[in-house]
Amino acid sequence: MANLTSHIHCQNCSMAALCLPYQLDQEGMNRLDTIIQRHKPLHKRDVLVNAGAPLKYLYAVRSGSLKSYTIDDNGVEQIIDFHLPGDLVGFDALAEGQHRSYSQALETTMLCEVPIVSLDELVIEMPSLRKQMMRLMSSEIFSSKQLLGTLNNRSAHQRLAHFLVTLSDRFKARGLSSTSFRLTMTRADIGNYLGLSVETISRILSALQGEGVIDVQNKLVNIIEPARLRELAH
Amino acid sequence: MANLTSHIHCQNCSMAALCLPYQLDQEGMNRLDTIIQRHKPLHKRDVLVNAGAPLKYLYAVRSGSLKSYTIDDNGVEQIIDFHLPGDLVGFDALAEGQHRSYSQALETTMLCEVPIVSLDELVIEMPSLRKQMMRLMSSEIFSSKQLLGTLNNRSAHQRLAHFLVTLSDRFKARGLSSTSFRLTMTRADIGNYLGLSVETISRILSALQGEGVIDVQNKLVNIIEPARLRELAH
DNA sequence: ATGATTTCCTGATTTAGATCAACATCCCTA
DNA sequence: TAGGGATGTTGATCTAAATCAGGAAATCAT
Repeated sequence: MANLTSHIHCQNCSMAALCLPYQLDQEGMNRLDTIIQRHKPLHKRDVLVNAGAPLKYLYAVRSGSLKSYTIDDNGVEQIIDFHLPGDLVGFDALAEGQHRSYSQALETTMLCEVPIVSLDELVIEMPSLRKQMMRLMSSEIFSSKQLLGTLNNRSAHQRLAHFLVTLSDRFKARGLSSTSFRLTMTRADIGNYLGLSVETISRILSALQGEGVIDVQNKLVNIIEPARLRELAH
Repeated sequence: MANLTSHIHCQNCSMAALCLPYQLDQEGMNRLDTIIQRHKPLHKRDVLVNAGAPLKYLYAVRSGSLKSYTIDDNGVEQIIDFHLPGDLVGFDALAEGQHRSYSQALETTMLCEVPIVSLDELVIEMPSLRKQMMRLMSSEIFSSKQLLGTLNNRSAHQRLAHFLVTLSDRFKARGLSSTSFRLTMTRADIGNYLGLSVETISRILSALQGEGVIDVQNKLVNIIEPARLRELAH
């Protein structure tokens, strides 16, 4: 374990395939490396960005997880996204140059920070980086619209099943287990995100366990019948 | 009325401020003009793009309106967006290079078509065009996530009020009346989009009319008390 | 124009999920 | 390691919106 460099290298990052470096050649990675900085680790509940703050960096999650949320006129938190390793935080801020949501760590979380000004310059010279940025944004547009439809017209059972399936798929894409993972967010967070009450989340998790589809021990989820769960999500 | 040119000019387009040309100088507009083509007008119910079709053009709505929707495994249509003049159709396709939703005209609709390959080239040389693309995509990301939250935790009344307020704001941004407009989509479309039944949409429109907040004559909506409606949307 | 079909409205009934309530368990902090 | 707030579970009740049902109006095709 000689790799104790103080700087991050996209080359060694297991999330590179999902993140900005995707399809970059060696030289491209090096150039990206020169602008990327390491952010000090966040602890659970630490806030990474505040809504309204000027956009200075785009953040890439190296490990851990965050939730993004807005706070409405009545002071009510509204979760709009959960971020896993490889995800980028801050796309919604590009339009106005300032963040439009809060992002808070759900557990100890490591991040790369990409200065927007440097990224802007790099994007001019590197078509594949530009492509990847577009790709990531485009995916985010589709998935959030898709989700809207999915949630809107589905029952509580289907919503939660869909949520678990989506998490499972995302973990899989990150080389992690698709059948066994930890819910780093609370039941209340899940309910808030899915538009359901905490009680409903609890009840449905219990019900799914009763049916033998999943096994839940507190935060730990084991998907016993992935196909069945996927079916329930419709 | 001498302007019978067969080609479109961004300079004269009333939607330019919302669309790709935003913040482009004269020369920029000219260059954009050289690649933009006019699409033949769509009639009501004409389908502009099919899900799965390769992405060749980004479309800008000149006049009229469209709905975008996916069709799930059970053949059920799920509306994910309504497009008004100035809006761009096709951002969700950039990631995979193929459209991920269907887009269908809700009325007679005029479009500009922007070849992706040419746009790709132009974007390299024109930082302000690139910025605007990013800006538009970023806005779309935020607004769809925001909408998700908004709809998820709100009552049917709030959802529909929010829908009307959003439409009103969008018409206003386009230089059209914010208080008097036509719903080009059916009640079923609205219900599908908001996750409510047709009957509920009908009932709430009647109720809002009863309370004197709006006046509805078939497709025509008159917002009598905009402040009150905004309040109802929370 | 005229019938046919789609769209829209209103009432009656049912139900999924919210809310209220009470308790159990977890996990911080001192 | 004990105590206390946060988090999670389960049950009972209530309610908003879905569903079912029947017409009325608008729109389309001939």
